[in-house]
Amino acid sequence: MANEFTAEFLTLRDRYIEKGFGRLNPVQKEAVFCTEGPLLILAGAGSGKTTVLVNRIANIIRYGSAHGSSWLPRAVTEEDLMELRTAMMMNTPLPAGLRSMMAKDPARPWNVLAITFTNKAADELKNRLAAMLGPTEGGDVNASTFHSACVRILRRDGERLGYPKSFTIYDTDDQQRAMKEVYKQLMVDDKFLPIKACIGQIGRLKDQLIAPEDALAAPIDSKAGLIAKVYDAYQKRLRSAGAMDFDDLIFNTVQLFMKEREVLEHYQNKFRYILVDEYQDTSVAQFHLVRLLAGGSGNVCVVGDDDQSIYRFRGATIENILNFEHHFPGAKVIRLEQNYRSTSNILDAANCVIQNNQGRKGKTLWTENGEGTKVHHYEAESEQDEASHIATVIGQHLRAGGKLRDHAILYRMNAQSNPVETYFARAGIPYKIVGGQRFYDRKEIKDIVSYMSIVANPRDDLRLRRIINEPARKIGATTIEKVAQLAQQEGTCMLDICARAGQFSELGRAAGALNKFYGLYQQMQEAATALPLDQFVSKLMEISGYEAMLRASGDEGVSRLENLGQLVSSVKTYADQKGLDASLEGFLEEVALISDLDSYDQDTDVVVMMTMHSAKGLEFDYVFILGLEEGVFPSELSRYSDEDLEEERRLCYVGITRAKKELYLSSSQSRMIFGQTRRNRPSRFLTEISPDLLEEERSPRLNRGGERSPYDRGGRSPYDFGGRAAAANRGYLNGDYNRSPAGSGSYGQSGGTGRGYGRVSSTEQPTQRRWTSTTAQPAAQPAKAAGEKPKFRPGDIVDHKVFGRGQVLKVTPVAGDTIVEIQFERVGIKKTMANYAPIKLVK
DNA sequence: ATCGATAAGATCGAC
DNA sequence: TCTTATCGAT
Repeated sequence: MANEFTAEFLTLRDRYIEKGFGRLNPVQKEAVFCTEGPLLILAGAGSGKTTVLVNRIANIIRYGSAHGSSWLPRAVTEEDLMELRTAMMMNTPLPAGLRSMMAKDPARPWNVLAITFTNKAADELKNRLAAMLGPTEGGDVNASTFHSACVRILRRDGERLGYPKSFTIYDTDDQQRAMKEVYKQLMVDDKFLPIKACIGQIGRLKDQLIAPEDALAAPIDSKAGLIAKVYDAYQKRLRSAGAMDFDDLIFNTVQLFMKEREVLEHYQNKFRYILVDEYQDTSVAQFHLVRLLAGGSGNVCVVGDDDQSIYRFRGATIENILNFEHHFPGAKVIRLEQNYRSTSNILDAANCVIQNNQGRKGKTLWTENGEGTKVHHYEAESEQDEASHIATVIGQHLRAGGKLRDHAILYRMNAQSNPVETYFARAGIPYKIVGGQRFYDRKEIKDIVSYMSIVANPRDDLRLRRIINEPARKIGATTIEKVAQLAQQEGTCMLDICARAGQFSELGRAAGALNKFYGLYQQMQEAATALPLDQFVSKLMEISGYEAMLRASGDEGVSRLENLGQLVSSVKTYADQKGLDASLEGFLEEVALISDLDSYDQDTDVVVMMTMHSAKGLEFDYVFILGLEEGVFPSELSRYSDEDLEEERRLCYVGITRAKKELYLSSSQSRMIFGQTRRNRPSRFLTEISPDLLEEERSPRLNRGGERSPYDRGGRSPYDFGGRAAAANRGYLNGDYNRSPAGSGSYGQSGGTGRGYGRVSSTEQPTQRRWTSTTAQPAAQPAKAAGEKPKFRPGDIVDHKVFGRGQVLKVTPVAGDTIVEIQFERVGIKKTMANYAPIKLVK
């Protein structure tokens, strides 16, 4: 077939294909054009791995494996050559006759399966693919998490494993409830085997594809034997409820594939190309899933960074990435080491830290970005001092034209956000906490969702127990136990017993209440078929009496009702989005698989706070990492295990590499942990960073020469509010203050975490003491100068540490304090608390 | 059945 | 310090 034009045509074709990927560096291109066979991409932080994934998928869909190959469907003619040359030169589309020569076995979008760590990452991938390939082609690529991919597979074929099509997905809360029942049943003492630990162990077993029978067969010791028994009982319980926990989703999919050849083959044929992101955080079960799926084509591409493996404690095995070449013989390895995100100072600091780890594949990131400023280290006196310093820095950036949303505050534990939150809330700095409690974890939401899941899966006794007497229906604990027992005897579910309650004399007077509950269930079923999804949910809240119950319960009920309102609107959003595909099961699935991180929206202009774990995969111009102290980060518990310590170090590496422009590390000499003030040494991670990369700053509140601060002399520190103030906060949460108009930008939406709104003390407020020296004084100085009241009046000109200069618009006294609404020169209108905000009167 | 008091425990946390 | 769970009392 070869003729005189062939060689030139092939060269030209490669060049033509490459044109579409012109922005990539040579190594990235290599990854994009390596489409066949196993491929491991070791992608350092900020090395453009998502870009590579997106471009690689685009290449597979557009050109298949044409690039670099000598494949041709027919002989090349001189005319072909001319046309290709012209198209390239003039940038015109290819003539139809040529198009078939450009693409060798291109995949259709649905032949590609891309697995990401979070839903958010999957969405980002889809969006970028849609931008590159157009909405139809891009939208048809399967991009999802392991769990949602598995749910889809199990919904289709899970019946072969004995699960109903509309199985319920149990979250950690459901798991614990189920486990409690197992403990009761087997009379296990949770002091001997804590429930959480047990759930964790069982999770690890599932991660390793060990079924209950396997665990029962070969217990290593008596404790393992007990766990095996609990595991077995737990699994039976879930099975009869028609429910799976998160680990089951993976485990059962692997089981399904191993048992049912044809199911596996179906997916092997469907997914010709498989891509897995964050491979360093996959489990053994997930590895097997990938191996099975890739078994057909062998076209599996995994992307990961062994230095960013931070979920070992949860069953992720770093060995997956270390052994990839062994698992998939003939694998090609590509390293992306050029970083496009951070300055070289930040990168060097990250390298300094991570090189102290032993077990790594080893790589050194480099960048062509400039040196940037040095990494800042601030040594604070207390966590409040730490918070105040951050506010000051953010203030400086804001005045220089920076945006709030370019700032991220990262910490080791969720609890560490508290002092910063308190400070920011009082100072009126808008922020948002990502992570922590999910919206869907709230009791009222979980209750209504339980009602919904009973409609979808009446077999689910666990969720039924949750709501059978909520609101109170005179069905007490004893009755519930009797019903459960009867269900067991009759080999049916509890709801069925409710329906036939009259037949069982042992239920006595309770039969009426149970029958009535079954009537409610029937009504709900009717509503589910008759009404659109969102109206169904509203109806459900009404006929179950849940709404009435909340309405009758005062203050807290009102805010819960508001949350339920939000639930209804998210159901509506879901229904609108999915159109005809919308279903109750589909919504429940989304609820079960969504995380708080997924709702993080980079467009709202607020400072974000999250743990370093949550920050994985994100980037920010300015990153603050708090609490770099021994015992905090690295955490106390990691101190005695080298492996745990290395994981902490990787976490530190992840944290550092989130920063694009500037990195602010801080440590505090004293910190309150679990109610006790502790003094910690600065973190070893700080000392690991070469001193010439660091710029040290000490809090002015720390006296030189190790002298004790004046507050140590027995007096109460000005920050020591005691517990009362915190307890009093609640009153505020329902006050007007939180409902600051969304447009004003004050107070970030807290993404339904229920935090984020300032915890503002409303009683016994010490009045403000005006400060004389800006730096030496703590910003939110609630000095105890009884009697003196803050005097801000509309028209006053004030200076705010963060927002700069502004004019007071409105002053509203509230219990013990005053809300001051200020029109700032640079950042618009904000509301702050007079007693705590870092403001001073200028005129 | 529901409220209030007291005791225990508290990481990191995707899906 | 703060939350959540469980127990005991009405």
